[in-house]
Amino acid sequence: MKDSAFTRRVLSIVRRIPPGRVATYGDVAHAAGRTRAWRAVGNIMMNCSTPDVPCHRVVAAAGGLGGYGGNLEMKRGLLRAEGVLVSGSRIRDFRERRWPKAEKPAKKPRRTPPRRLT
DNA sequence: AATCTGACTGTTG
DNA sequence: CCAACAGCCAGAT
Repeated sequence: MKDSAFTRRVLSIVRRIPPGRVATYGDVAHAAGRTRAWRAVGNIMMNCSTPDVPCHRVVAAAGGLGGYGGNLEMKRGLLRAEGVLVSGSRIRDFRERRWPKAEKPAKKPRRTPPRRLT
């Protein structure tokens, strides 16, 4: 299976993630050139046909591990072995471990319309 | 070419 | 803190 430009880019970025550090799908997508392609990033990771790519270092920005083809425990173990504190299905120091760095808060218009309640 | 899915994200309640 | 809804992109079928 050939990888498209985007896929290739994502894989390259994930491979550049230093050990002991984790990157979110959003960060990877952003680095790949597409700020809103985190969905596609996860999709590519799902392939995981590249042993050179530490997919286990890619986690969800929500603080969860995300997924690993069904072997979440393996991913958890790998992250833990790298020094990442994982509590259950949540990373404790995920925020400090984030790579490349923290983001800056920015105001943005709310997407979902205020659905009135009663 | 069209449709669906997916390891997601962010906000609202 | 947890649950639900809406939105987004790319790949796969």
